[in-house]
Amino acid sequence: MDTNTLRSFVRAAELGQFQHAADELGVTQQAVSKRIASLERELEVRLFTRTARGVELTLDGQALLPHAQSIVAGVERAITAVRPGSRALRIDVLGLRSAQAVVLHDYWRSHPETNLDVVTLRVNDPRVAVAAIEAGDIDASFRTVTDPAALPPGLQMIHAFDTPLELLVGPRHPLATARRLTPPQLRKHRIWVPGIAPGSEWADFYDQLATAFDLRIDAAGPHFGDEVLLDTLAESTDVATLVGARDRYMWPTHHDLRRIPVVDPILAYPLSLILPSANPHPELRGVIAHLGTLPRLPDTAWLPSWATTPQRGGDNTENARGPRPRP
Amino acid sequence: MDTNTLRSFVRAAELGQFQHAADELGVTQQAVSKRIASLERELEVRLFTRTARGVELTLDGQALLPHAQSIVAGVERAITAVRPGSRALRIDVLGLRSAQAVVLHDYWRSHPETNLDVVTLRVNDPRVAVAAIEAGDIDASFRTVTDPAALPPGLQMIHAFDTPLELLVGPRHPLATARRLTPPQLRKHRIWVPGIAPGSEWADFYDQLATAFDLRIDAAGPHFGDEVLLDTLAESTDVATLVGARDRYMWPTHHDLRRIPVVDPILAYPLSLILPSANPHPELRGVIAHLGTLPRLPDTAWLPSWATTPQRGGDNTENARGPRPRP
DNA sequence: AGGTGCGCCCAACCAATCGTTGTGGCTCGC
DNA sequence: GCGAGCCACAACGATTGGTTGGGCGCACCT
Repeated sequence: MDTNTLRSFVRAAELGQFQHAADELGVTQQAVSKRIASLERELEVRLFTRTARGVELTLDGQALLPHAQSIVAGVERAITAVRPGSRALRIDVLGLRSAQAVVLHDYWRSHPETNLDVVTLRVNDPRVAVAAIEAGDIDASFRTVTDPAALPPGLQMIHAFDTPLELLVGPRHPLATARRLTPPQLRKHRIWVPGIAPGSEWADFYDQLATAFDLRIDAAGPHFGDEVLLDTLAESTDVATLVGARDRYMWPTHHDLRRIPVVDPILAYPLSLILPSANPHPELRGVIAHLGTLPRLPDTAWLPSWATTPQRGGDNTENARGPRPRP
Repeated sequence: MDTNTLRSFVRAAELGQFQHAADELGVTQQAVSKRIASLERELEVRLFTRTARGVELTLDGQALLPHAQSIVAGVERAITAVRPGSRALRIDVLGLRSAQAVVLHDYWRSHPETNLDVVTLRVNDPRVAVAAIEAGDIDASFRTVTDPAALPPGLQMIHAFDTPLELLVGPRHPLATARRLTPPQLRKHRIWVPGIAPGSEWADFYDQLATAFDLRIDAAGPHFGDEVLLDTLAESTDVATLVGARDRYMWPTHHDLRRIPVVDPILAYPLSLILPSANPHPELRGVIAHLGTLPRLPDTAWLPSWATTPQRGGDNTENARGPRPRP
């Protein structure tokens, strides 16, 4: 089944004539006729009743039309998603279940007309993300370079939002029944955060956190996937992990895991967005505006040293204005 | 762009190897390689990075994957929508904006896994619908045969739900500011209901309604489409029409039309569902159950003589049970 | 009633595409 | 260093998809 065939079907159905559809598609009427005939052969149903004035959909054709329309529209979106020069907004996130992805999903749901693609770089290194933005492969990235001087000219990093951390524990963990926890209560408990690349901003964050509150955070070791992590937590009586409040870690009624907010102070990870200083993707502006609407944390929240708390996005979004010549 | 090509792309991306995708699709590895190459040529981007172990998605490939998956899934749905023998549930409604379609849409939204197709017979005649059900072209129809004896053996008609009528008027109509109206208040005002086929159940309904409350209902004349009707109403100082409370007649902030409920008594049109007595489509059962959850009207509501108010679906749905051998 | 226009289908031909087999290059692991 | 595994390229045959040309049926018009 060819998408051009489906397009022909859609236009023929909408216009009521093979001839007009053919004119519009730049082929002969016979070509459209053959396409429809092959479609009818493949589906083993008659899609049109042929009349003297043109064609009319059969019931089967009527049933097929919305599906075909949606497929054709999907093909259009697919093409604009990747065609160089005018492709859709493409943002790099740490993972599809991360708070960043959740926030982007929220944005997309309230702006469904946005052509937004969410990708994840295979290499978990902000420098790769920076290079990808410079190369134009992605339009922005929710990564953080802890040293602002390391940001190459032409790129900027703005504050996105802060995610409060929650403790994720299995039902047999001693803290499992707590409604809330304070950082001192976490002391002595083993906190396992696998998949953190040494030297990364996350490693730095957990380092600072462990030092500040004297916690036992084990951020080393390989990561075998969330499945393994969740399975381990569900079984364990002494291992817990930290997740962002917006992270979509839980499967529906999967393991009997509990998320327990940490307060007094709230522990938060500051998320940033890296994007080109000049001519960012035009649709980025809406995303940045959406970030500004997210609830902000109280000033008592704990943040790592490199968190640029004073400037909270607002002013920086000015740079995202203006038209953007597409290459 | 061929859907088999997209399917190859999806499977190759998910499996990480052209070879496996090829095995699964029943073609050679070279064929998959050529398909991907042609896709890359068409989109002018590289979709995979080739490694010694297989392939890995590029950023462009990552962006394309969800689109391709959705297209492939759409193709699957499209095929099951029409393939004879195992096609999706197909229900005939009077129009896509009608209360029937709205109710079906509600049902589908709460049961998105249902493969439901909504079609509209070109010929507005219950006998055609009956013939289409007997022929297996559709699985059920929201039409009414006023004489139950006219229903051929093998088919049954059950009560679906009742739609209260509302008056639809333009801003310059004398009744435009009313919050509610009673039938006597409608007397002397011209009510235009175009597109009613003479002899149809709707004609009978409006006949009975006009007689019962001494109304001026003009159900004759051709129907040039809702656009014309709405335009006429918006301009007119003396023409109104009747619409069902659930009908989706209004465009968002289109004309400045007002819907005014009619009460004391409520005027309701009883909608029925015609379906085969034996072996109806298995998915119909959920739809019928959904109909039973709709709010019922007070007993004071006015209904036409042929309304079978006493039996409200409940018992009749028993017949919808049991497995259904698909031809 | 017969003519005419319009739109679709069928047939024949040609070009392009698709899939196969065979082969070569590359990387990884032993 | 060598084999195993995987992808790309080349050549060939089969199939598909497009075009042109001709014919049929229906509606409308004179």
